[in-house]
Amino acid sequence: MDKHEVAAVLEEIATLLELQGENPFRCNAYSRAARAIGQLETSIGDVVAAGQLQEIPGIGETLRDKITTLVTTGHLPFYEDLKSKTPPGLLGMLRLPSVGPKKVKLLYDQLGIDSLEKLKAACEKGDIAGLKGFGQKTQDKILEGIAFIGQMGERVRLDQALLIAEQVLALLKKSPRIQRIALCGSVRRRRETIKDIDILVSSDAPGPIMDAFVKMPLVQKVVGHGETKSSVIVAAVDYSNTRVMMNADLRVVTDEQYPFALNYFTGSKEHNVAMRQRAIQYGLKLNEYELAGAKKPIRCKEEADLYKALDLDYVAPELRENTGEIAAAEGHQLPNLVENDDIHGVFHCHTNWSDGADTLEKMAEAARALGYQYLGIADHSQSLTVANGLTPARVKQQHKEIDALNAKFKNFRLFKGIECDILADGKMDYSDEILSSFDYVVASVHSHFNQPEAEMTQRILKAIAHPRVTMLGHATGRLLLRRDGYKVDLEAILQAAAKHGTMVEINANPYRLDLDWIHCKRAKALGVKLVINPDAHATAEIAFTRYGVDVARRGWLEKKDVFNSGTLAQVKKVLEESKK
DNA sequence: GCCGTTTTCGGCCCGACTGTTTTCAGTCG
Repeated sequence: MDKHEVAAVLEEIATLLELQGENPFRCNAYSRAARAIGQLETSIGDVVAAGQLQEIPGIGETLRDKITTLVTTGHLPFYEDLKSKTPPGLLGMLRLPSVGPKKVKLLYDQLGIDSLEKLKAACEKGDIAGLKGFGQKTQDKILEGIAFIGQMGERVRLDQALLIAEQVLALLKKSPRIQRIALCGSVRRRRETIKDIDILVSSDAPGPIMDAFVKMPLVQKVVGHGETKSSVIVAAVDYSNTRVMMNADLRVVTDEQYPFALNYFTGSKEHNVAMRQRAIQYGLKLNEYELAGAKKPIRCKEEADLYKALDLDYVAPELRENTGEIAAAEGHQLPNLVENDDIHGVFHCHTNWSDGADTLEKMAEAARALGYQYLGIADHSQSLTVANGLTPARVKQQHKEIDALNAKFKNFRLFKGIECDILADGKMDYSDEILSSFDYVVASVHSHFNQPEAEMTQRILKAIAHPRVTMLGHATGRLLLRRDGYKVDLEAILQAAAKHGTMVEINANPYRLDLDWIHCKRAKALGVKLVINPDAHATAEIAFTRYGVDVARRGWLEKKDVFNSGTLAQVKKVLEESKK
């Protein structure tokens, strides 16, 4: 059982306990533990085996024992018991807005409602409005919620959220008397998936801004409309023409409160708790409006001043997950994070030679327009016939065309690469001779996703050890919100990558973002070099690189940790030396 | 259920908004 499965069980226990009307702090303890486990950099099995579970903050004796049972046996009687006592439909009812555990419990206890279908029927009959604590409006709201639930997913990808968030921001900026405005929440922290868009504004006239917000053309529905806080559901179409709907919240504060509110609404929750605890240590009190001192509030003009007031270096939003950033900020040990402008080229792009949409020349032009000094072409290899993988003969033809283009370029270079399949047995999809004809090789898994973990791990380890393999492509093959990655021992992979000097890709395609940020931290600790690649299949997709930079930043990476922060001369030298 | 230089018990972040209330509970972030 891997850490995500363990985290999911703990999270579900928290919800089930809530539905039983348990003490909320006990429920929260399970949630906290779930998050802590989910963010482990190493395998949960190793932590359990080493007896280090209880060293994780938020895990005490009870949770240690339960998690140990779960990991070692694959079962947890406590959980299974709880689950058997709770109708599964109750969890679905919790997804409704303004319906929480208390209301679900009451609906079940009073009317035996244990599914969205039954709830819908009861609302339509008018049975809900009469319940204590409910009313006509709640009943209507539940019906609306049920209608919406099919259209709105739980989370959306970062690129989809940013698309909407940036439109909302642009619309709001037209409002008069806005002093400062920013995206907050997980969008600002650049998490790979997002639930809501949070926007913060400072102004001395909140009313008109709130009105403008709820009347935006993107708004599908107004969920709340207050003096300083409003909430709406917005919709937009993403780059692949998928309709995306999500919740957007706006808060308006005074300009004096803005730095505190910005910090508060950026989160994460865990980072906020750590910040407030630190304030308490200093005899101060921190909330979304002020840092209250013993005598008078402490003035902060910018968010950085707040950190300074607590003797901390400024913590970039991407790091605010309470995974050691506070201690690092105290000891002046925070990384100098890599930035988008540090990237001078990328190494994993497809053209119409395989399954890409654009020509070599168009891709090169697009890279040059982004200010890149080089672009690595890595089309698919021969066994991936569905993607028009290159036969050895076509490899030679493509190389000729690349040579011809390179002859025309000044201060720019196309590198001859390949995304070579790692076959089911770990062998590469070309002979060593053909592999040697490339400037570099990205090795990726595209088949036999269902191999057992040990087999998949051996398969990838074999590729990593291959002298001609430069970098490992999308390490787990996950597709966010669609498909989990294949089962693989990432710790073993990263250790082998460190041993053989093989790089690991951060695939910046917003569907993948794989290697994920947690393992970036681990890779860095092991001395593995990372490379941020867009996996572009069209010119516009080269810009996906920005999402990979976000992942790298969340993974504490600095410029020196990222291969393609090198100049053309630097990367060329490294690639040439790796072939000797 | 966790946690401890005020504590081994009694805290655990807390404010905005909504709807159902006539002063507050539930939800949400």
